[in-house]
Amino acid sequence: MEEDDYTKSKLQQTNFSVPYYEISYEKFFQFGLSVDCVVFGYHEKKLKVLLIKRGAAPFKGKWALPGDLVYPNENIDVAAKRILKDLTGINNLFMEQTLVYGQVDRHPAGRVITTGYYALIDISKHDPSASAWADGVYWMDFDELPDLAFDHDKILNDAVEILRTSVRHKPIGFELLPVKFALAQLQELYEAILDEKYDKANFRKRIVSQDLLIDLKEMQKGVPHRPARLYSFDPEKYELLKKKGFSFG
Amino acid sequence: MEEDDYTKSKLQQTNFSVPYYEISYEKFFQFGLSVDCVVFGYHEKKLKVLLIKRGAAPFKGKWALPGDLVYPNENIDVAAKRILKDLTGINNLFMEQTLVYGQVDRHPAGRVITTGYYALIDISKHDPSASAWADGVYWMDFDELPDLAFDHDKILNDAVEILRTSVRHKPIGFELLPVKFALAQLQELYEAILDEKYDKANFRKRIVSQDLLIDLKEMQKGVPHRPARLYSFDPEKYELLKKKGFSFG
DNA sequence: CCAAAAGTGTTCATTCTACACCCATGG
DNA sequence: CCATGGGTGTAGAATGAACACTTTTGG
Repeated sequence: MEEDDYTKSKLQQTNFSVPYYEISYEKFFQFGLSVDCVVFGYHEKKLKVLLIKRGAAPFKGKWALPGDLVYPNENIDVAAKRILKDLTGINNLFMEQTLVYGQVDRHPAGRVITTGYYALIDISKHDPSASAWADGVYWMDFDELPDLAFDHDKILNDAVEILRTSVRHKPIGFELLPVKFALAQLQELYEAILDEKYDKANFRKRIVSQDLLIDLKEMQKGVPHRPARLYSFDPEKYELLKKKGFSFG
Repeated sequence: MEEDDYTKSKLQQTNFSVPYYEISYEKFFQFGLSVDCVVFGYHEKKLKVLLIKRGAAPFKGKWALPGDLVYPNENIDVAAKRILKDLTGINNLFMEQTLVYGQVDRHPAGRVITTGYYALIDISKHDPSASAWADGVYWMDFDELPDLAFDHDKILNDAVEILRTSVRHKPIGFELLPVKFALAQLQELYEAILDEKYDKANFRKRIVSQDLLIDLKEMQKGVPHRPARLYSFDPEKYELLKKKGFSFG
């Protein structure tokens, strides 16, 4: 409805008699909008999250999710990409919206509602060492997370849940793994995200039956054991399964 | 980050030198926030959606989703419940957030970002005839929907997708069916929502194996065929499966 | 030859699917 | 006794879990 008769009558009840557009601006256009990003990374068999250490009040010195206010003439998803770009230098990250958080008292500076996003990064693709990242930004192990500022604990928890549901029902990994990877690596990724253990043989059968991977006919080199066959994702099949979905686990 | 060093430096780049909190209010607190609800109903084997006919500009005369602006001191979910209450008279509807829509130009009156919700109603529980509902509110068949105002087409489509995923992975129906119902009714509901056909015997086995229903030892009356056994949901099991999830279809 | 991880095959149990069949009621 | 929808049983296929086994590399 937004501003039809119904809203109008509401407004009249509250004794405004000036034209509708002005009313809206005075009374309703007082919200701040921000974006908070839960950036998942994967490195050395561990699921990681990108956190920042706050350098200013409120919550100075506390850990928090990277985020920023959205500019009045900026689309939300553009703001999300901007934040990630500034933070990591990477331009086209996979990102998806999670939920909106709009409790009246969630932000001490006023009525700021925030949109959660989650993103996935293959850390090894982009220099995992601190120097390449913005100041005060750190990768934290997912199972050793500190308390976070604001309602960021909740935002993070919701994002993990959504990531896990997502992993079970559509292909993911493209964004977290190197272009060429071994099946064991894919298995380790699933195990890290879902916090489960799978049988090697059965895992392989499940994945292969999705017909999602391309056998690159290449082998690992220099490993002190039988080298693994390398695969990459079939982009067409990947997109198809993203739409149609599948079931894993 | 929201307003730490990072944001601060951004602000300084744009030549603000007043204290941070003031800057925020002047420059950033200009957003309007609204809620738009996709209310699904189920009646006579058909999935329905509640739509309103807009009585004022913009988009006067066009169909739209019910929605309203959020008050500056009102929580978003409270606003959503308020809208549904005013519209339907029902107080505690099942509602869940879908996504946020924040394109700069999505609303002609200014920068209004909107939060999508979907809700489920058993129409027969609440007088499906027009009179009981607010003026200009109508149930429309899901497969005969008109074009909608704003970006409401997209909001509605996203909501259906989310509803469908939801139905496949947790129990739903409690909210759409009468307290006592026959298995065939539950099957028809699933078929309406997912737009599929299921084998009667197999559908029953799937549902019964979830151990979700209570056999009321009651029968339909006055039907011109063998009367069906009536069931209701086991609330405990229902809540459990909502958390743990299951897989259907 | 050994350790370590890659990769495969088989068995058994469980679940899914299709379809045929019987049952209770009103007219 | 018939039409209508309720309700059940079963055979065969497909899938999944567990686990043992073979293969290939470096040291």
